[in-house]
Amino acid sequence: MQDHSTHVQCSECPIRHRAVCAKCESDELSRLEQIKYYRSFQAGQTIIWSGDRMDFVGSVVTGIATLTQTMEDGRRQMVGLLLPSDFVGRPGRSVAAYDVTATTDLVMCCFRKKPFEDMMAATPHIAQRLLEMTLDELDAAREWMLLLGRKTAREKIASLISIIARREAALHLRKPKGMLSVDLPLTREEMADYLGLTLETVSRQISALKKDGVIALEGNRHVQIPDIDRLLEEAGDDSDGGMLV
Amino acid sequence: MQDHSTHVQCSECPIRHRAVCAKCESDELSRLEQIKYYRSFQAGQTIIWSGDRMDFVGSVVTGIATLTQTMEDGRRQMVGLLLPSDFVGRPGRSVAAYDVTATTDLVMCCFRKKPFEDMMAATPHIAQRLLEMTLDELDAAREWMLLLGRKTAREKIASLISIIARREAALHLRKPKGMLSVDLPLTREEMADYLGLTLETVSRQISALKKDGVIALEGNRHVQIPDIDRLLEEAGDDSDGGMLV
DNA sequence: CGGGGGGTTGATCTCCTTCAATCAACGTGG
DNA sequence: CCACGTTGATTGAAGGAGATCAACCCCCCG
Repeated sequence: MQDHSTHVQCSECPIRHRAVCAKCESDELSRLEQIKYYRSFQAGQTIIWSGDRMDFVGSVVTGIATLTQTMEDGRRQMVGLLLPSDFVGRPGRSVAAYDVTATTDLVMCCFRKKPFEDMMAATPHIAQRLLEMTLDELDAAREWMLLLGRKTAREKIASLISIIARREAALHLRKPKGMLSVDLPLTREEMADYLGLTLETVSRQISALKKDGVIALEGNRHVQIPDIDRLLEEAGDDSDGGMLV
Repeated sequence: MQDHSTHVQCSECPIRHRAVCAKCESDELSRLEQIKYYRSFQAGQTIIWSGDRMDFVGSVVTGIATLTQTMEDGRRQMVGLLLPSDFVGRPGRSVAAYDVTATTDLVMCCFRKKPFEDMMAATPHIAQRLLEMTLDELDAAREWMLLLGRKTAREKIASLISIIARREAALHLRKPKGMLSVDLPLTREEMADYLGLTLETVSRQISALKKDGVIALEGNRHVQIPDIDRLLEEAGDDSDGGMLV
């Protein structure tokens, strides 16, 4: 279920330069090292339920998690996609506002809330980085508002694929070499929850983009992108949107 | 056009206890006092265009502004509604990401970006408050994602009215006494841009809510709410959502 | 009195949802 | 090895919520 055994050195950590600890000096890092602990979750496992008491915060180290909201009648909207280095939890809040679910096997680097908040008060570098990350998330949320409010189903799918491509590229710092390709970390239903669509519409639009040669599929999850500019055009973004090129 | 003349004492400021300066001690406040300046804008005036260089940040003191994104073909989505005490601009970013527009006559308390960033580095209270405010905005944005992605037109209208009522109540700290009533600070078209609808649909749904007795109209802008619980129910929110009651 | 901005209402259309059938991949147990 | 159930995905047909196009109203102001 959970694995508290592994304990990686912060200096070896794959998300060292992007996570909430990115700005920390080595002495600050060693203090964090002392209070951190790892937790593992299986694909499909719920990490926290909305409304639950939440006594920790943490960073996604490997794997992918989602933030979702659910209405009483079951309508669901995903409000965040958490990739490695993303932060979970809110300092100063004791109750979770969203469901957090692991969509793949997941490892998180956690801190109990109280020690982390104390550390934050004493370590401006952490608060600074957290502010940066929160502002980035706010930008992403606002970009998503445009998508949800105004884009067509086809544009939504194209946007989702290009955003995943962009984030993956940013994470691995690898230049798009030859044909770009991405793994969709979500099922059709999860995509639908993210995009404010039904799973059937997601499936239809993916098929349509494939038929029109905008993407190619290899299995259900793996997408190849012969022409990234074409995809961005289909997404309806301003041409420069991605800084991927 | 712009009025740089007035200069209110921070201690007298109506947004003193909610804005980015809320946590400042009196000595910190007097340093802010020295670098602040006021700017006034007329209703309808654009404060900043997306993509423009932006060399200041600031707080809305009085009036209402909006943040909007526009696609190449003209589709518009509002991504933020700025009420008094809300913060405009992003430290560490020199180019505006959204159009900012005054929808009413507006007064802002501004700081040139560089001095403000310096001040932020030296004054944890400011960065702390800004982090709090940004996290609140992120929550609001995520609530809006649920609205845009999953709510019906009727639910969207009911949600908008209840959110404005909630924010107005929070600002004036007045208990809902007798019949609740709010002024809509937006035209039908602006509401449509906020809700991801057309102005015609907004108009129709407002009429429908009126016909069903959920709201009463007095003129086009003034809304009376005979039963706030009924409105919240129409909004599709979890019953406790507003903490207004 | 004319004109324009904001708002309402009506008729039609369309894109997406809904409901449903089918399929492919996979594991399980007889 | 094959019948069976399950899960995720695709495809089809029908219906509906909201968009689109258009007419009209109200009120203020020059």
